[in-house]
Amino acid sequence: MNKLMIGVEACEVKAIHEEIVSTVGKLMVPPHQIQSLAELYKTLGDGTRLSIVLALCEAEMCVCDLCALLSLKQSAVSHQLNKLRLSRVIKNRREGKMVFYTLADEHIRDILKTGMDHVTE
Amino acid sequence: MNKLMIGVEACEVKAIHEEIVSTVGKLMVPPHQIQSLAELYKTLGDGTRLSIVLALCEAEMCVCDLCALLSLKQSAVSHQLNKLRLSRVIKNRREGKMVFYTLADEHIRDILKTGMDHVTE
DNA sequence: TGATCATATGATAATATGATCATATATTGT
DNA sequence: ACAATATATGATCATATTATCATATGATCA
Repeated sequence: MNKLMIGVEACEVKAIHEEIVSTVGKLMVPPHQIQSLAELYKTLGDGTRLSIVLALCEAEMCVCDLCALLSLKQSAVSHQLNKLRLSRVIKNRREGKMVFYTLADEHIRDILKTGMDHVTE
Repeated sequence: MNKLMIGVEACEVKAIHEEIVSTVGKLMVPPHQIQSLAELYKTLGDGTRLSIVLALCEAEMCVCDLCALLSLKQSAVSHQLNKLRLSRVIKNRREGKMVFYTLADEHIRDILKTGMDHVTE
């Protein structure tokens, strides 16, 4: 899926603008990068996860802080934290019984800001 | 879902850091904005749709150009174009039998660039 | 008007996802 | 070692999503 097969007749309809298709094909981002980016967006594309990440933009928090802040069950929060961590959006640090979460890096903040600017335009 | 109910005891675990929870609660983006942003990310969080959008970053294209470029069936492309259009990521313009698609606005390009920078870091 | 091309859309089936429940793991203090 | 607390995780169910097929719509031209 998402492979670029320029010149291959893959569509039942003939491409009308072969030059554009060819040019764009050469300019296109490689498929594995597209997939990585899609996975980042998919991770952020859920209200619960995005709320967590936006909260962590403001401060480092432990799991139960997030539960209280977002009115979510501990299990739900942990599951989503795990997904966010696997996608390298957040990272964690254990301190005694508690585990504290923060943004993985400052890039995440830029990404969210750009998106938020668009939404609140 | 995703409502911020600060101070409400919604989690079976007691929040340890009440001050942080309270402060972050006040700083948090309002829920409807979180939801809008999550929907934008969800829309971009699919390989097929993201490929389409990245292609349209390079040039205006008609449906069958996209079919050829991405090796996808016309129906699949049309369905995803429709979702992208409903999310205001792209817009279209009819010219005779063909329908040409472009990015809805320049903001989209910024959003993609920020995300791509992170992925290709 | 009928034929053809380009695109859109409804229905369906396979897969993915998220919340919840129950339970497991890890840490601390007694 | 045991109890208590904080967090993680496996299983399950309900819902959402995607690609595909079949068909419909819209536009052009003979």
